[in-house]
Amino acid sequence: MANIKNVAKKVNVSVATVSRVINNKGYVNEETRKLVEDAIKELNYIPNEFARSLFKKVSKTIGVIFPHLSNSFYYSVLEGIEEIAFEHGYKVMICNSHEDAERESEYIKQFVKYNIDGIIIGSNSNLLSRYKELEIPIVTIDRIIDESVPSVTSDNVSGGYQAALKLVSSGCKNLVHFRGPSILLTVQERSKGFQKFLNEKNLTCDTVDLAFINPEMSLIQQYLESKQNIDGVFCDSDIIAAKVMDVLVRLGKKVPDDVQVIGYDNTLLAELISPKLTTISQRMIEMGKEAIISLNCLIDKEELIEKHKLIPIELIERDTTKLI
Amino acid sequence: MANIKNVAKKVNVSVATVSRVINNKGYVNEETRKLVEDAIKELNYIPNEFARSLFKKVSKTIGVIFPHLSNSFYYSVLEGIEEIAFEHGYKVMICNSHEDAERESEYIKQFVKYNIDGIIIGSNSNLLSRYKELEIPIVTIDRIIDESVPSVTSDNVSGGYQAALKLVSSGCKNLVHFRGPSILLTVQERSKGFQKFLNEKNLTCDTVDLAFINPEMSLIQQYLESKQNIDGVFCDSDIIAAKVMDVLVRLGKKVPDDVQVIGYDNTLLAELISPKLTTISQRMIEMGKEAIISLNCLIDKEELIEKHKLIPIELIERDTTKLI
DNA sequence: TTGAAAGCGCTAACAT
DNA sequence: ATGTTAGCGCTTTCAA
Repeated sequence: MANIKNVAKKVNVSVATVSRVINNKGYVNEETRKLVEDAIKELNYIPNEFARSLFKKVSKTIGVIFPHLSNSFYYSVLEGIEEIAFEHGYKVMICNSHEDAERESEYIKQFVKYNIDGIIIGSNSNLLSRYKELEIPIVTIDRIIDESVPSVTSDNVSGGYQAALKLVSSGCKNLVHFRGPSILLTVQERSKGFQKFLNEKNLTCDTVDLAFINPEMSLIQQYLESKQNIDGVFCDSDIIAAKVMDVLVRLGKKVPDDVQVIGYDNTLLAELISPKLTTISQRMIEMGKEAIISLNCLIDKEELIEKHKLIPIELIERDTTKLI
Repeated sequence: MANIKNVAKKVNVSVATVSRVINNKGYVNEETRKLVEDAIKELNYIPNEFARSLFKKVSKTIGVIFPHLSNSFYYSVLEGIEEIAFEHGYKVMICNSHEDAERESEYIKQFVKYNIDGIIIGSNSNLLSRYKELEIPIVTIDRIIDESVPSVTSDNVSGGYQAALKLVSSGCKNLVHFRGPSILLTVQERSKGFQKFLNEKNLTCDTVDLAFINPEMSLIQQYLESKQNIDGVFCDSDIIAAKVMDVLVRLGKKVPDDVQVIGYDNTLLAELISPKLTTISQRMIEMGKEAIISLNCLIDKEELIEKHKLIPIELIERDTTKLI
């Protein structure tokens, strides 16, 4: 591997001159520049970023910590992050905390070792409160940990509200909310939005707690069997919705005639099950992009116009709800 | 940020001693060690990995380049990679080439700037042939570019073969293979395996080329309408299979009674559509793990026991095929 | 316009 | 058992 010295020697200039050329900084004679550039090409010289970073204390690398990787929310957000990161010349280190606080702080430690320029974290751990003391710029995804820590969140309250609005407007009288783990703030917010609309209309609903990805079929079945009058179901994931529809078929219910169903996430699944699923779409890629845009501002010490970005959701109407 | 000098000064020892303590290398008095360790804690000292890497020329970081991120194959492989990488103390840099060769080589360039210890690449680009000249250890996923470059691939030939075996054994007479883009080696191999079994039985089948993720519904429909006698369908993705089943329902065909269907990938989707999809499972997480295990050997200059790892597939029988 | 040299934080050979 | 020091590859100040 050629280094800056090799290049300098080849052209008979000092390393300082070569440095000026590769950084496009300071005076350097046009002819010398040409010579140096040729030598760089010939030797296939690529500056060592470690030496550079050692001096400059920036790494042009950002760290991303997510509690899961194989989850459409996170990998879509990651896709958005990577996209903009690339445009700004940042590298992305990806870490999977597996919801493990221990592991999370291990990653953070690695990050400071590597002079990471900034961190994007989607986490439900209780460590989060400690992060605001970190001197590294940080943006949280899908959660606000403190007024002072910039965030990008999806408008979950609106998601719940829109779902209720749609179901009730389409004629549903007896609603149930099959939601995600109620410890999650996002889930609480969806509930809040859902209830908010119902309150406005003096309606009530049942709530059943499930997992997003592996919801217990038996819990769904038990509930729906015991409540045969249910005619509107709001699910906190498309997966839950798919399972609900499965159960409904077995109970001899027609969707959307007897029961209307709304999912969450607008995953591929929503378009592939039949009838096609009405669902709430979170703009995940956009969330990723907004997160890295915020982070970039923080790194450049610019003022954030919007410290807490709330990304709107969108109701995607398909065939599991009735047209109004 | 405290550095090694600060620690040394605090305990009145030399930086060498501190270095010995943090690296657990060379002689150091138990008492001095205690003192140093205390100072490290007190100053919250974390060694700068850049300075270290500058010297040692290893970064404890590996680079991963995939053509897509939001694709169950790649993010599952990524999950496997990250898992083992963490265990071995490696950081993972993730890059999305978007199938763009230009971008791919830009990433490679970044990697050498950062003294990346090794690269895992899943790519269909024509650049691949150049990588074997790279001095950085490299492992390819899902593709063999050269006898000399270690790889981890899924047994696609067997995948095709097993699918044909299952369909024919279950009584199918008129088969069609809705496959992925035929430029892909993986797709060609599945075809090869599928045909191989058919040849053995003196059977033939039609082949229709589609996209994995966004297969054109109309092509599927056209084909199935024109060939009403089809009774066995092998699809190169679960998504294709889901769309096929959609079309079949509209054509009034019963699955699996009239037509049997086999998908590929064993995604979440397979269990959520009804009837539940029989599919070929690629062990993607395992592929990721095997890739990083190979890479780790290369980095440590150990001999690879198996240069080209072929990960077996598995037929997951569900309800879109008949029991034999 | 260019070069010499200090120094970023760390490791390791060598000396003590 | 510990310290001194050169050097990893680069940037940047200062001097020429």
